[in-house]
Amino acid sequence: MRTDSESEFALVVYQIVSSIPSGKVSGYGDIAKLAGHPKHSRFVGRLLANLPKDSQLPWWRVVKSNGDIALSGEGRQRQLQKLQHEGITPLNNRIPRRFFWPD
DNA sequence: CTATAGGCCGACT
DNA sequence: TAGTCGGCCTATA
Repeated sequence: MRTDSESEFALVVYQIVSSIPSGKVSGYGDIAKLAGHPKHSRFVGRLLANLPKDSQLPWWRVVKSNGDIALSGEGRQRQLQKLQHEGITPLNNRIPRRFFWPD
């Protein structure tokens, strides 16, 4: 893994995240795994955290593997709103398994 | 169901 | 060089 923020891994992650269908979510670990680096879930989170505000990447479709929203405060609210806008209804602040992608 | 424990790894001090 | 800290995960109790 390069330290370069423009590493291939990052690019692959971006591509995978952008391929999450509307109305579905995925986990950080799942993304990392699909990108070929199963142990880099945290790095995935970091990538998304550093996204520019004007990014088109659907960062809100990425949640924890247990369905929790990783963010807190304002970011959390923004994410929840985005998700609900796509028809995803959290149950007790949790995204049910059936919304996960890939299944 | 919640609670710990341990692992993981890049970035930043 | 060595800690510390994350938009984390899994296994176990």
